[in-house]
Amino acid sequence: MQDNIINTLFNLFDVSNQLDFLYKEEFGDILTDYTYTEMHTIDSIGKIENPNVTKIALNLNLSKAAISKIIKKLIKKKSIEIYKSPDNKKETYYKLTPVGHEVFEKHLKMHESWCEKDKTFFKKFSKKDLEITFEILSKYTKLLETRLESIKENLK
Amino acid sequence: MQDNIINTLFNLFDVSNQLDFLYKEEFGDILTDYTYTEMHTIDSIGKIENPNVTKIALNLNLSKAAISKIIKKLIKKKSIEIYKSPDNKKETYYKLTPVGHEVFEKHLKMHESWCEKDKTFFKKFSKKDLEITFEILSKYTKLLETRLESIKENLK
DNA sequence: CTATTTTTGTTAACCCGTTAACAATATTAT
DNA sequence: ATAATATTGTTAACGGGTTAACAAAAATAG
Repeated sequence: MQDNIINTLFNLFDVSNQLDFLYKEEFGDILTDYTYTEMHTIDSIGKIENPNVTKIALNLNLSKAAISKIIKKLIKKKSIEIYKSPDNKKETYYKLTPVGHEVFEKHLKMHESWCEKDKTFFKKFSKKDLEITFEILSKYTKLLETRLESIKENLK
Repeated sequence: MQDNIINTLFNLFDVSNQLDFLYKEEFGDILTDYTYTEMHTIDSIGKIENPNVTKIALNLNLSKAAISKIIKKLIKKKSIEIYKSPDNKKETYYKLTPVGHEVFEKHLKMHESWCEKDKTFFKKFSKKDLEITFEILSKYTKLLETRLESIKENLK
């Protein structure tokens, strides 16, 4: 039974990964103009408090160099704009323009619609069974997180 | 409860994805010489019957162009070599050299060791609870697979 | 307060993947 | 048998990410 679960999880990871990269196709209209990462950068800027390159990079698990370039493109597309703090001349923050906000909202709605579909699916199962699954999955996630941390630690 | 599961799954996907890219660090020795995809190409060549560029690309969800280039590198590194079928002048097949085989085996063992760790973890739960989790997860995977297929279908 | 160290964000050079165009061979239809 | 079509694998041009080196500003130490 352990094997079954492990195999299912592998499959699940694989499928979810493939879906992730096809996300774009479901978007239609808006998304034609934004790449996967541009979209997520907009998402981060909409969600983070006083977002700067460093925070966004951390949030998206990308390098600062990558974000730096994407930021430039998004400014050119007028979906975000710069603002500065009076008491810090080093850091640069970004906020969504009305255009950016529109994209942000549509992206959010898309995600919500996905979640709704998933929710409907999970409603088919009993509360008790869901709780059991939840417990196992969250503990497993913690195991992986620990493993990840220890690997990262070793890299230093 | 649906929300809890969905969130946990998101986390799980995220963590597993990060782990995937750090895999290399656990390898030490051998892996220093092989990139992530080179490794997986070796794995495919070891597992597929009469592997050619097309089959490998399909197996790894990569373009034929990508595989074509990786193949060249692996030949240069002497971990794989070409062989031809007498009744097909178009297709080119690849097989592992002794060096390649060694890499293949070590990679396999690494995966097995990961699986062992996971297995130990899952042994902590009751058979019944694992079965419940398995059922929910495999059905959810099927849902995502269906979604994936329909998106791919629309792309044509 | 000044010197040192750390943090921030940009750039250049590079790597690894993509799509598109293609030549060569195989397959299919007529 | 031949013509039309499909498949295989290579290449060029490009995109989107990486690391490394850097200047400018901020934080810290003495």
